[in-house]
Amino acid sequence: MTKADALPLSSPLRTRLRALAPLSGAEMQALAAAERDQRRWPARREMIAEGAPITQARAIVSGWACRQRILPDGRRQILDFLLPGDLIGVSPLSNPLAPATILAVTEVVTCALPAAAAGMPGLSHAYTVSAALTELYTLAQVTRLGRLSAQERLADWLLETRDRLALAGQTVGDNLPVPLTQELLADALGLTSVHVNRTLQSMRRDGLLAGRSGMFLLADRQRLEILAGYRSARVTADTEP
Amino acid sequence: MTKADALPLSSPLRTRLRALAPLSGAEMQALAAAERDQRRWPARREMIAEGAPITQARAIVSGWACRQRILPDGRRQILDFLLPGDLIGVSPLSNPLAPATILAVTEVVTCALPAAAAGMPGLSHAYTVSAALTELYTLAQVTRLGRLSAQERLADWLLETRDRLALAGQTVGDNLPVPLTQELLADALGLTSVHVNRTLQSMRRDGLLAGRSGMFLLADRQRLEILAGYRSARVTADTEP
DNA sequence: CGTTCCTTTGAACATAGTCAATAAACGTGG
DNA sequence: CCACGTTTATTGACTATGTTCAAAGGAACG
Repeated sequence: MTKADALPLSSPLRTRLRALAPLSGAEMQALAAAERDQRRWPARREMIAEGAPITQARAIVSGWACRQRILPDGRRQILDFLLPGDLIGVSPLSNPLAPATILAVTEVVTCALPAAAAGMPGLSHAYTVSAALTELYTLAQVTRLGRLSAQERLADWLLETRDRLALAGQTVGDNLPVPLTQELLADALGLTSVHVNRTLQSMRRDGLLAGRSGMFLLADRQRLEILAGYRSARVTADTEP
Repeated sequence: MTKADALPLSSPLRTRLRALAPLSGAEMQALAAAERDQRRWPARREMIAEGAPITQARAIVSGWACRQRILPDGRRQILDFLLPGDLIGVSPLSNPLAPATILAVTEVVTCALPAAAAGMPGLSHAYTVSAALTELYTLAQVTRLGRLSAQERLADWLLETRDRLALAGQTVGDNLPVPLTQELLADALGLTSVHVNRTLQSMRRDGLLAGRSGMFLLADRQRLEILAGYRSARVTADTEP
């Protein structure tokens, strides 16, 4: 054990940003320092309201959140999930408004994000790559909802989520922690919770996956990839993902 | 009539960008000059391939294009349409890759886009606002596909498209030019062309809209807005849209 | 332990898809 | 301007995927 208040040597945020762009020692230091400025959100708490001004850029240290929209009659669409290491509220606009509500799914800890200052080109690049990845994931979500069957949606989402968790060092092999209820999964995939339940069962029967909400195991990743037509995200022609 | 090669006093591109951010005379001049650098694409021509490097930023002068993804088995999802005045290939990344194929729907004319240089803060701001709007439209597309019925999807899409066309001065009242086949509409809305056909018919019967592909008339915009739960996009807390 | 939330199951139903055929519109060359 | 070929729109009958409603088990938690 090191000192009581020492930061761990790595964190999802630093692991992820280092995977998106090469970071200098000073940049890693700045991140580690910013991570000390934490804020806790209980599960189910609204972190940002749709349409509200975005005041500061932060990152997820631990826990899952989601971006969602509620229709006038109460239907909900979850746009995407925010995982450890993901960024929140990074915008090039001067007075940006939140395009969607952000809701803590589990207990969430966020931290401050160092400003992409002049001396830190790596950080700035990492933020840009992160935003571009988010856009890719959103486009994948459009395709998922528009053209995939329930089984394909689940396969595709699990594969994408595995990749995203892996970027932040949150996976062990093909095991992924997924702290979601079937209802949350349903609202993200444009289905009902009843149908998610039945679809998961049939996928387990088919040997495609094992485990349940909480912790999934992609038992046959290759078959899942073929089923969903999955390809992992690539944002730039540089060497990084 | 003015000189044969004189540019028209306004254009969809300049109308739209001026609506997104205040532009100086010099900026309007730069736009008008760039618009002379045109390129024509016949209908159905692939303008950019998914995954290909993006080489230059351009804008749509006239015609409609779409961004689409094709699944391994041939299914297609249209992510969004690119309308006159929309920007293409604007990215903060150094070596960006196209996240989707861009296909000319009708004959399309594009033009060069002035670099957002130091002396042109308005242009740079307009590009940023444009990108933020695109993100909003993509999130709206997710909600549309995930949680709306066929009729709601059509209503919502028509209202959004009306707003977008109006930004570029392409509407006359609630009439909007829509040069799409029902199959294209279906691939954008996650439906089949047969179902789009039947849904349009029922909406005409209900007095919600009139006209057909080519030119639609939103006969009862208020009822359409209630039906779809529609709200127009707002990106910043500043006065602009 | 009791309450609450979550998962699971069944039966009936609805929305949208599939397949196939016809009609209408459009573009082209003569 | 008209005939022809092609694309697009329309229609019908049937099917399938996913939804709704309701209820019963389980698991988690104070």
